[in-house]
Amino acid sequence: MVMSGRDRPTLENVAQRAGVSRATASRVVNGSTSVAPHIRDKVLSAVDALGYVPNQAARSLVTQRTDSIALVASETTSRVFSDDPFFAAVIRGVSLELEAADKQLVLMMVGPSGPSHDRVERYATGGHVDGAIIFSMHGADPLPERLSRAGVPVVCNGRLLTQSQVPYVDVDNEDAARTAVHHLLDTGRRRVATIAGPQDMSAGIDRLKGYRSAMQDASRRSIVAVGDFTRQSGALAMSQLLADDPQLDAVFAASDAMADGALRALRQNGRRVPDDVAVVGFDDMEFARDTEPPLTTVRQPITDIGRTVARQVLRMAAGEQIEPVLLLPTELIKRESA
Amino acid sequence: MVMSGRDRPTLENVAQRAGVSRATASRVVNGSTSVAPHIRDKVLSAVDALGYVPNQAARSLVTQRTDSIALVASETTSRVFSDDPFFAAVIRGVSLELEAADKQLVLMMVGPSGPSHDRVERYATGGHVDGAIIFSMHGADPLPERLSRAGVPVVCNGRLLTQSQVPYVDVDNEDAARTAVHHLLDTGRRRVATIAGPQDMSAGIDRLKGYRSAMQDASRRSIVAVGDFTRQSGALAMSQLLADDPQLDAVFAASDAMADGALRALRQNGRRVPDDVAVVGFDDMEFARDTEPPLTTVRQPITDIGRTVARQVLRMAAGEQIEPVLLLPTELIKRESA
DNA sequence: TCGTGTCTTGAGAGCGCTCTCAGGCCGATT
DNA sequence: AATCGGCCTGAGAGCGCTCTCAAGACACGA
Repeated sequence: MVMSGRDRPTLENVAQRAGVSRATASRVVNGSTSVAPHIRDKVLSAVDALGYVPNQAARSLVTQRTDSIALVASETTSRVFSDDPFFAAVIRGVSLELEAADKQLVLMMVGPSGPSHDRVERYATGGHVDGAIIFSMHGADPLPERLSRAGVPVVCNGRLLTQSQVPYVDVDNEDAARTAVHHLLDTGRRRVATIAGPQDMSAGIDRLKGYRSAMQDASRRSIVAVGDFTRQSGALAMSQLLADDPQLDAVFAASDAMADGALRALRQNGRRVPDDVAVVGFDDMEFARDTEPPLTTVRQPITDIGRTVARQVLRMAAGEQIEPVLLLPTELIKRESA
Repeated sequence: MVMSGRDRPTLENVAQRAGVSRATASRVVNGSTSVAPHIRDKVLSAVDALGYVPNQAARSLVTQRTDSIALVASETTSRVFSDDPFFAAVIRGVSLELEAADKQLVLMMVGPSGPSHDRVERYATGGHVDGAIIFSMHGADPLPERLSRAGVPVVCNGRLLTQSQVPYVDVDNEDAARTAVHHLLDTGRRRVATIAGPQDMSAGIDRLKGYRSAMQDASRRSIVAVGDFTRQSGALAMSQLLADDPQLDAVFAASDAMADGALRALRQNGRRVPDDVAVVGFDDMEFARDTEPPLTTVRQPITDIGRTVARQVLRMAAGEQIEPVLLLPTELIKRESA
């Protein structure tokens, strides 16, 4: 029972009170130039007096814009709904940027391709939003491409696994992983294992690729276990690795959460970090400073990624041409674990 | 740039193609009864053929509904943007429930009362949403009351600190805390400390109250340190407590994240858990199973809280009378830390 | 003095939809 | 046979806004 519904002042009321036409009132409200100052003031004080707020629906109807952007996230993604605060950090960045542009953020979760998938597609292609940000895609998700084809400005976080022209923002995962592994190698580690991320996500794939390439450069054998970015999977993967190769002296985990899990598994297996085994993570989450020992990790600017992806989609919605790929810098943060 | 904008089929097109009037097409689309079956089918196939999606703006304009609900979260809250996945779990619940009702979720972050505060207020009272969910409020935030007064259906997560009639959904924090402390007392602990949550949030306040009351019942002295729900603050608080009372043999932390921090601090101070010091947390986050040792904690159904709060606001928006207070059950999960 | 150009303002169409209202049809009742 | 009531359908108004277009006001140069 929104009582404000019926008796909310309209532009007409404002115009009347200010003694001008609706058109002029509209000009003032929308900050158009070419309105005489004294008229402008009259309108503004009428707006103030009545507490006028433009009706977005009416405005959208004529402008064909909605001033809102959809943020689509895969509900099944462990980075979204687990103990990995990745999601929150991205949202924050997106939110900051949209707020600055006075756009709304419409959050849509999608399950594994099913009804909710269609729902998102219908909603977005139905012109309910000016653009869409898609992140945490699994496998060859057709959604970005479909929306894009339908004319909806789309920007992704993370490279698409499909052949696709949809622009994205990310870090150079492969290179960052290579840097991490090189650090391990450079500090004298010999048997370097990795706990890879999910192999149906670009971040997981590319970081593993980076690891492999660094190992190859050093003519070393790869030792791989795969996790899903969660702590638990990290611990499990670490145990496996230890069983596979009890001699390993370093591990690169594709996320801090997995690294934390690995730390626990190492401890439980009586290994000292970094004395026996060095550990490097990925993300530089807040908790990475407080693990035991503090985690050496690859910092990626998560909130910045959110901001950037939002900025790109806004530009795209404004009709600008945007860079198809934007890679943000990473940095190896050396702490005590490696 | 949204090319779908201009050439999207309208209800008029559908009607034409089906050879009926716009009114009838509208009836079919909105699932109204009293349309002859064969006409219904004709309209539906026209909808299908054209890929018609109703224009939400036009619909809102006349119905005065927007089919979207705002989720307002305080950006400064550590539970929202830290290593505490509380936020994600709540969102998930809200999202699930709104999706089922085919409503959109508009996410709004607010900073400490400032421009963004006004923005949210303007937006919500401006009739852009059918209702608002507010959570993680700090101190005596006037927002819920203001929106409510303006006629916007509002439901909060957590008791309001102001005198206010705004309905809320929560767990019985005080009682849950009491149960946790009683468990410690019952298992023979004598000097039970607490790491309280922020004292400008009802969850923080009420859990501390529960602790105090349990201690009083047992004629024991309270030993209190205050954190902000984060791991780091938990570790810090634990160190303080240890300095204050080296003899303490148990601690109740108002969140799992703080409990985890406390675990670390205890380890670093050479205390064994649970042998020397027993630890109980609050939340039962996923990681609580994987701490060392696994954490005994008070489970609260976070996702359910999200669902419930969403359900309530939907009911309210539909004009129903709703319960002013809804408390969901908690459960003490006994693991190894206490 | 008049015409021309510039700037500000108002009139009005129309965005796509819902919903009221009245009209048409048909079977049932008197 | 005439009337009534119920059901389905279409016509059309209007939600609140933006934006085009033209008219009015004014200054300027010819």
